[in-house]
Amino acid sequence: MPRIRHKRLDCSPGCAVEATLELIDGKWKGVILFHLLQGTLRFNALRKLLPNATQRMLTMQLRELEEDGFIHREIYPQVPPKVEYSLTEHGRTLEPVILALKRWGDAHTSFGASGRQAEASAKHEAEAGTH
Amino acid sequence: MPRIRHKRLDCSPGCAVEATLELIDGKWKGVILFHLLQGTLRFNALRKLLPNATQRMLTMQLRELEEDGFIHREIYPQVPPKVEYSLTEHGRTLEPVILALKRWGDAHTSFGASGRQAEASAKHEAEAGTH
DNA sequence: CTGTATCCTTATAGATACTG
DNA sequence: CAGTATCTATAAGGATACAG
Repeated sequence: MPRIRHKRLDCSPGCAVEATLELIDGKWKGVILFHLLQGTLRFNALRKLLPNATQRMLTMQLRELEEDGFIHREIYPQVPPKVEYSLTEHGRTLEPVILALKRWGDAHTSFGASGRQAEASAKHEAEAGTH
Repeated sequence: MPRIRHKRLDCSPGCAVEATLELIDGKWKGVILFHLLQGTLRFNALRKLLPNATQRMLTMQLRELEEDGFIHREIYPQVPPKVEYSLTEHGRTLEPVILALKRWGDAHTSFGASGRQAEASAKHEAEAGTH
């Protein structure tokens, strides 16, 4: 088994928290999911949204998300190739989780609405319903 | 050991998601926070709640949470020693996040609270630890 | 009881080059 | 365009022993 991403978890109550965390853990999964929440994206589009992620990392994270059933990978047999990533229904169930993370980050970290990126984030805020 | 736990993040919108994720990332932080949400706990009590975490790991995770201002460490100068961990106000702001994670885990993984198991996502659990 | 100190293994991540 | 393939570096996590 090439991928043993799911570590052993003891199952005291609260284990569900860790189980969820494991699934969206990984350096870029959170951001990827967040962006896909707003619509289908091509590989290169994601690369632009995550300039610090290497191709390799992006691919790996996408594959893991795909394995976990969160995203769908649509391959168009064309030249040049075109691959689109979108959330599955299962992936959409993560929406409240992602939004909770986003809201907290906005409110309590420097990555929130206090900086230059505030404008770009604002539109997501609107549909999220700030509360 | 300089704490370089916070990796560089690019700041496309959605970075806030990752920023939050980084803070509660770590193998046991989620569970620790969840348990502390319900009240103050001593070191040994936490050990019992996280039987698979080693002392070392538990200590490390607690120290990181303390550094990030999420938990308070109250040391009673006694013999034998007694140390109590509790959430700070800042830590309590994470409550909606933790609860979102918990709820999702309950609904979509087999780690849900005792008595109710998710039906559809039992596929991942083959590897997740029979005990 | 509540930790530290070592030592070791595995996971994660990055750089770079190459390909259908 | 959308990936693989190597290779390497570092970080995370674990086992075990020891200590105030």
